[in-house]
Amino acid sequence: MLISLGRRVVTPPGSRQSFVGLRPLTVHPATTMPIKVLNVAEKNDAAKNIAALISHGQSLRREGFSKFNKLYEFRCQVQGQNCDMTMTSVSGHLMGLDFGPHYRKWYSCQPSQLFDLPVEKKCPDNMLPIKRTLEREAKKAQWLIIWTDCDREGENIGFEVIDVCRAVKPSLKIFRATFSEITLPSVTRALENLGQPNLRVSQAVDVRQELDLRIGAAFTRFQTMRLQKKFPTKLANKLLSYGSCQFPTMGFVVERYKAIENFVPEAFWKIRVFHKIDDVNVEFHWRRLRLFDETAAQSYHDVCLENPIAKVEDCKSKPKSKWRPLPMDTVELEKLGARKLKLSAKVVMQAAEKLYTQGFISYPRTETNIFPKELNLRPLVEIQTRDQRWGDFAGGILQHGPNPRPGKKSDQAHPPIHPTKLAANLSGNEARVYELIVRHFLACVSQDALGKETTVNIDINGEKFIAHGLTVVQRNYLEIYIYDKWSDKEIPDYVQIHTFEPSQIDLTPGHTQPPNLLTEADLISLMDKHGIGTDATHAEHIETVKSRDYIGVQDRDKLVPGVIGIALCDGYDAMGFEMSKPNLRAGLEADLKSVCEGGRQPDVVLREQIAKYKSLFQIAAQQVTKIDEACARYLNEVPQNQ
DNA sequence: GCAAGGTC
Repeated sequence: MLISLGRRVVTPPGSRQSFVGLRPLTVHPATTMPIKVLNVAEKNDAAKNIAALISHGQSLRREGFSKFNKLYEFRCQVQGQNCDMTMTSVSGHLMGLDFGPHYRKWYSCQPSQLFDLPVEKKCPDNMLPIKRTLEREAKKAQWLIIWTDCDREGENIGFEVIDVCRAVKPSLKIFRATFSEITLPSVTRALENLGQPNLRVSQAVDVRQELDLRIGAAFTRFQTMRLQKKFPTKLANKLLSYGSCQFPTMGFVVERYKAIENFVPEAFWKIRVFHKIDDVNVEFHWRRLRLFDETAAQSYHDVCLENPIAKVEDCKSKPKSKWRPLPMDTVELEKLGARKLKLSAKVVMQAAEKLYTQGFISYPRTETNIFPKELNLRPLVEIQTRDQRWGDFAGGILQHGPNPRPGKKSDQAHPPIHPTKLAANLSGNEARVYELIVRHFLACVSQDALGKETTVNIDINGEKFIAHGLTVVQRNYLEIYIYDKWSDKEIPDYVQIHTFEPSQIDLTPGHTQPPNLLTEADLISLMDKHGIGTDATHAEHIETVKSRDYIGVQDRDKLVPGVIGIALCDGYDAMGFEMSKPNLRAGLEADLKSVCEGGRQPDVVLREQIAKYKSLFQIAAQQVTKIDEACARYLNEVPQNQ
């Protein structure tokens, strides 16, 4: 019974202490049969790199049933035990959720039944080869270590793997590796501190999946079938989907568009004073800023012109700093990518994912913008001293020590995004995103830029005006952070000037401006603020609403609603529901968080949410003519009677 | 022909 001897050495599932406590009592590891361990990561790249790190490049590659998911074999010690390790992977979720085959047909049932009909979790055909590999390997294994990403979905994927493996090998001992970057220290630490997978976190994902499916399918079929029938010339072949993320995404664009349409400009007047001195034209701003009463503004202007001599009241200089950026989280990466690299959020995240799996950067999906105390930043900066582009700058940082500003957000899982390895052979978008991440990292651990701001206050016959100048003294982080601009604004020295005659005193009319149309970066900020989608999906939801013609792009990067998008928003608004507002999704998100933390029971949350949407659905079905009417208005077409 | 979330 060699196997059982080996097993006796193995501790029961669970605590770290048990390993420490039992180890001295066991047989010497060298005399023990190696334990067979199956390790499963979330994707092939991760499996390959984790295996390479643990085995110090000595792993052997084998084929599995899936040609994309290889097996990597090596021997190593885990908790003082000799282990024969097999490392393989899934490709994201192994299972999909759907209604039974009969109800997948659109006309098979009333859409309202989709709130109650049974759903099933099934391995889709394209994932079957991966499942077969797992089953074959699990039969041979004694331990299963889950190496999926350490986030909510990763925990759920972990349980999909566990369920498949346990079904063929009930005696498997299960462990969870916790890590947030694929580097030797991080992976080694994970192996030395194996824990248990978190069932609650996984259950929260099950709740989300089921709700998204039921609600999405019910409303999508309902509104698509209704409107195709009512507007056959314009919508006959249109898919009019509803989703808990896509609708609010569209809603933000509609809301901004309407705010602009309904904007009523207001006229104002302001006095501007110019002083031309030594080729510099200094503009002084009115301390009253602007007045909405023309007569009043006119009379102040007259007062100035009565005695148009400016008395310099003071000319003061004080230090001014421009703050270095905060440590980078995912949303910041997406926004910087859109604004500074002109890449869509989708492209930025694809590149970042690739950089992560190759070990160049830490996990790119993080909500944390404060570096944890345990993370030693010095070696990370040292690595970058070898790069031609910013090596000297990195060297400079080491002299006064890395010095990040603390942000305010932490997901307690992953540190801010930072480089972990020197760039090598990168090209295209990966190279550009890597550069952005390194420059941002070095900037955020360096020093604020320092300048000197000069303010000059003047008085013209009782009216006060002010002008500002700026001299940049030390560029500091700006040396490396080419994405921020801060430039000198010249202003002459007014200390010696007591009075002067302005070259111009204008009364300038103006009017208040509407807000701007949203850009993709603005939209991502709003989605993030309201908890719509995840870091990984913001970009995809934007793509979806574009492809449904719910929104479109104008002037290269301005988002505007399409007629059908605005009509759907208006239709549901007329019923008094906030389908296109973020509140519904935000409520669910709060419940899911509570499930993860153990506050609420997953089945209770699921029942409540289904009931809530079912009653909304019933009202929508009763008042569906309100949607017809809104569509008729925007499509300029009379709804058909049958 | 539906969702959102993984990943390719």
